[in-house]
Order: sequence, then C-alpha cells, then structure tokens
Amino acid sequence: MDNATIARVLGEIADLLELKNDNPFKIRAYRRGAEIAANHPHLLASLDAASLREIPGIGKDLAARIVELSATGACRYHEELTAEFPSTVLELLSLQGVGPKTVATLYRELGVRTLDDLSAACQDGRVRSLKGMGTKRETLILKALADRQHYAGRHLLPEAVATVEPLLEHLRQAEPTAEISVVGSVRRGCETCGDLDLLASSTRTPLLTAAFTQYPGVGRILVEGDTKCSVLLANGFQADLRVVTPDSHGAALQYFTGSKAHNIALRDRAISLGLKLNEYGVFSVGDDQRLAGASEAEVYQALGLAWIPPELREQRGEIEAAETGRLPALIERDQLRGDLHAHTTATDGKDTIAAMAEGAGEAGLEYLAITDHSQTLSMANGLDEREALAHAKRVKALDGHAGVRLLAGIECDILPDGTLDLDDDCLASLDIVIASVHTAFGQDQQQMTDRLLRAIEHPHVDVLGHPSGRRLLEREPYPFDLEAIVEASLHHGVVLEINSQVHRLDLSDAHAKLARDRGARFVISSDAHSRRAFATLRWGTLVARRAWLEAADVLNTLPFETFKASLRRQRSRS
DNA sequence: GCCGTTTTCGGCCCGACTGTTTTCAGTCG
Repeated sequence: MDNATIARVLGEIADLLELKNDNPFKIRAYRRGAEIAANHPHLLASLDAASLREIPGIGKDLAARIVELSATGACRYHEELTAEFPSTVLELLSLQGVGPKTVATLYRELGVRTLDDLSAACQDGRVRSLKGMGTKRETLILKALADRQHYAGRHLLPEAVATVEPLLEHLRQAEPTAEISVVGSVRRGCETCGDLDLLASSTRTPLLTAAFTQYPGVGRILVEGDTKCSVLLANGFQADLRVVTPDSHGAALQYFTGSKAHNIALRDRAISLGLKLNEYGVFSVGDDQRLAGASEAEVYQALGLAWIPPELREQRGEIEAAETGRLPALIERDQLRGDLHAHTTATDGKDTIAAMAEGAGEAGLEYLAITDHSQTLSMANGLDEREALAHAKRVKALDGHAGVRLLAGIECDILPDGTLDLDDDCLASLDIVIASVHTAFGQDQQQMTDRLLRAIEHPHVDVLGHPSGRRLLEREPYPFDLEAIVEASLHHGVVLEINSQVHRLDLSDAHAKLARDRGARFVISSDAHSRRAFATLRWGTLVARRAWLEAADVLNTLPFETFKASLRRQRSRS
C-alpha cells in the first residue's frame, strides 16, 4: 500500500470525526498523520509499529492504524466511522463554505448523501428550512456546487505565478505606496497551489480592497471585508487579499506565508518563550507589549531564530536548523552554468541544435548537453545507434555556437528489463548519457526498483532522468525503492536529475531532500523541447531549494571543464 | 490522539468574515 492511500484513509477518519463533532485535538492528530503520510519519503507500509512511532506525530494509535492498513488493506476504525456516515458525504466538505457542521446537519435532518442530493435539497427549499440556514446560505451552496463542477482542485505553480503577477501589478498601480507581496504556497514555491494569497501593508485599505475586487480578471466576489477579501478569478483561481498596517508587515508576511505546520511550530515556540505570535507581531504575554512585527527577520529573531527562507517552511527541521545556525545557503537560479537535458528537431524538439544553443546562451548558460531520445521512443522519432552518432557529430560541429559549449549526449530509454536502448559502443562514444523510463509504468515496486538499479549499474550512465516518472496532477510516480536507488547512485557515481518541466518537477522536493540527506548529488535540468524552455530552470531551482540543496550539491553549477571532469565516464576513464 | 529538562495528566495556534443570530456558531486560512 502506498503512502498516498494511507494518507487518504487517515484524512477521511479526520473528516468523519469532524462530522461526529469529536475531540478537535484527536481530529488534528489524524489530520497531521495524513499530512505526514503524504509527505513521508519512505514507504510507511514497509515500517513496523516501533519505527512508525519514531516519526513525530505518530503515536500508538496511528501506528496501529497504519500497520493494520498496510497488512489488511483496510482499517476497522475507518469502517466503523463510515458506517455512521456514508463516505459519499465527504465530498460535500469540498464545497466552499460548507463545513463539517453543515454536512452533519444536512445528512441527519435531510438525508443528504451526495452533491446531487444537496442540489435537489437547495432547489426545493428544504435547506432554507433548517435552523441557522437561510436563503443566502442556499444561494451560496448552489454557487459552490456550480464552481466545483467548473474548477476542480489544484493548479501548477507556474500557472499560479502567471496569474498572480498581473494581479500584483494591478494592485501596485492602484496603491503605489503600499508594500504588496505574494504569500502562501506560491511564495514557498510549492509544486501545486490551491489558491493565490496576497498581502498588502498600507494605511489606505479601502483603496486596495476596491482595486482588488474590481480587478478585470475577477469572476465573482466570495468575501469582502475591511481587511480581507476573497475572489474567484475567471480562470478558476481563488485569490485572497489581506491588508495590514505597515508595523505588522513582517509578522503578517510570516503568518500568511505558512506553512500551517511551520506556523503552529513557531507559535508553540513563542508560547514556550513566554510570548504570543499572531499576524500582527510577537507580543509578551503579561503586558501585551509588541516586541517585533515590522519585518520577518525581526519576528524570527524575537523567537531566537535566524530568518528562514520561505521554501524551507514546511516543518522539516528548518526551525532546529535556524536555532543552531545550520540553515543551508540555498542554491540560486543564476548559479546554474549549464543545462544537461535538451531535445532538438532530431527527435521531438521544436528547434535546431543551433537555435537551442542560442536559447541557452540567452538564458545565461555556458554549456548545454543535447540529449535527444533513443530508438524505443518511436513516437518521438527516437534515434538508433547510427543516427545518434551522426547527430553527435553535428552537435560537436556547433560546439561554441552562440558562445555555448555543447556536449553530445542521449536520453536513453531504460527498457523494462533494465537494459539500455542503445549498444555499449554507441553510449561509450557520447559525452553524457541520461537514462530514463518512458514505458511500462505498470511494473510493481520490485520490478521497477530492479530495473532502475540495473540502469544505474551500467558503466556508461551518468544521470538518472526524471527518476520517479510522475506527471503532476496527471500521473502518480511509479512505485520504486528510493533509498535503494539513492544508495546505488552514490556507489556508482550516478547523478540524480531534478527535471524542471512544469508537469514533472521530478525528483520532487521531498524525494530530493531525502536523497540529499544521504549525500546524493544532483543536476537541475530543463528537459527543454524549445529554445524558450530554458526558463523552466526557475522551477527546478525552486524544487532544489525546497530540498535544502546548496550550489555544491548540484553538478551543473560547476564551470564547464570542471563539470566535464566530474562526470562518471570521465572519472572512470582517468 | 500526541506529547513531555517544570508535566505520564492536562494541555494542545489564532483571528477575520458571513449569515442568521440579538450574542454567536460555522467556516476558512
């Protein structure tokens, strides 16, 4: 059983307990358990109860639930709860403005079990007849039902950024003296975002809230208060604006950037220091004196911590690191000197070798590896040995074009049995070989792990490309034993790719963090299929930052000659 | 349900907005 399934069941238990109006702290414990399961780099099903209990937040009961789930595929406690409420009612909770109390009432009083039931109950007036409900609630629920059909769920980070930047500009023009920032998951660089959060510090609040709700991209206004507004944009994003006074700017920036887990840990810390932390500042408990608030740095300082970069605020050890001066010096995009993964018109790319070199130069890169597909990928016009070598010759002939040093490589398919798609002589004569899985995703964990291990053991492989094979919001990673892969890659000198394609971001931040903790080395690659696609290195760099990577962890921060010498094939030749 | 250099019991993060209420419960972030 994978972690995502365990997370789903624990999350459902939390939802069901909320419907029952159970102990809120118990609910939080299950909620936290679900979050831990979703983000945990190891397969929880492979751990015993004692190992599970070593994970902070997992105690006796949750460990037992996870063990039971892993062993039997189900969990009695979960089944007992679903006997009280049918599992279909849980999807009612996804409606904006509909929470557990409402769902429980709708089910108990009206027998509402599904979204369709709810729609019918609104239309025939039964909802407004309930105590505490009125016609406005009824209209709100109907709108939420319609919205849900239009826009399901989360969005890719680059889409979020592309949506929020013009909105930010609009607000800045409306109130030039205000300090306005993007906060929330976008500021943390999360791979997907549920909504867009904006924070403004200003004394001219009405000007800002008016500009926000009147933004041309707004589809409809959800909430409109003095300091807080929410809108649904026409493209499906929800955007939230919060306005605070300038003396609270830093505290609010911290508060609204999150994550929730990071903030809770910070407030715990504040309490233990005899302080109180909220979005207005850090206060001493006795006399309510404000100790900090204008800048984020002073908020962290008041709590005895160094300023923590937003990408690290996920409660993955950053507070301890900030306390002991051990925060990493995170890698920056402009530290990347080269790109090791790009395609051309020889296979499924849109631009020629020369155009790609020009694009790389425009992106500030000093070197570029041309790595087109191998023969198995016939859909992409993959190259056989003869074609690969001829292509390599053309790449060499253009070395130095647009001031960019070129490496002739290949993105070679890892076949289902773990052998490579091109013969050894061909691979040996290239400058760099990326090995990637593009087929037979249905293999089980053992097969896939063996397959990847065999590729890593191959003497001519330098880089493991998009190691997990996931497609964000489309396809889960294939199952594989990440720790075994990391260990083998260390042993054989194979580098792990962080693929910057917006749908891949693979390795993920959590996987890359685990690999980094084991001492793995990385490349951040664009996987560019056109000359403009080098811009995606921005997203790969964000993943690396969220994985705590420094420039020294990433091979393509090295100058060209040093980089070339550090590749596995060079070391094995010398 | 989890957790612990004050604790194995008694705590557990905090505030804004809305609707349906004459003082607050529910929802959200």
